[in-house]
Amino acid sequence: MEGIDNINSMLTLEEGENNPFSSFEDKQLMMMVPSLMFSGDMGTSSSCSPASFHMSGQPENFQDGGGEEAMEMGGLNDHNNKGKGKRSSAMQRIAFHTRSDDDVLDDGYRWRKYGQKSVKNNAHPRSYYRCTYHTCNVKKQVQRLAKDPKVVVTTYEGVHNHPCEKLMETLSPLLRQLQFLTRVSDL
DNA sequence: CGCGTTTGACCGGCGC
DNA sequence: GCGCCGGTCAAACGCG
Repeated sequence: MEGIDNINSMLTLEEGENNPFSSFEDKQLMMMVPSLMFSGDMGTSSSCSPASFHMSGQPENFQDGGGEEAMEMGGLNDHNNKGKGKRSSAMQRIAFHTRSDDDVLDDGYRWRKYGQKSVKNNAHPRSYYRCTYHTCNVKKQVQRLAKDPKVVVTTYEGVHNHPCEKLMETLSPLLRQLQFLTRVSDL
């Protein structure tokens, strides 16, 4: 198995009419998505769940770079967990594409790089990062697609157990607007 | 000096 | 058993 396996969710963030985030900058996107994985006050509410995003496709599409938009909401596949056997079934993994010249985008959290490996069939290396917060063992991998080096694939593994001030600053006005729009649409 | 990055070594799983 | 591969470790290094 090569590439990124055992993905619970796959988000593709591209410009385009179907992308609800198309009006945001990459950096805003990168700060929004991890927030959905935060297990604190907001991360587990249904209105903020990744499932609420409109996406489609299959995870295989992004492994070879063939698919431009893909997302899987298949939940946790234990039998598909053949990687190292160390991966807990409760481990949430979310991968998504962004188009950017920067390998590492600012997602609001502090990360420490702990490894970099060259990937088979890919000229670009894969980087491994860990959240620097003491009790938080969230990891992420960053790599570029072999077929489209403009596309950065970021895979988050685990759930942050702490808030991020920088993130909240950016998110709060957006959340307020979301809540307002939700109320309006309910009327 | 503290913190983050770099990079080669190491380890475990898997296929042959 | 052996080699490949992905993931992690940790010492050395760089930078503010």
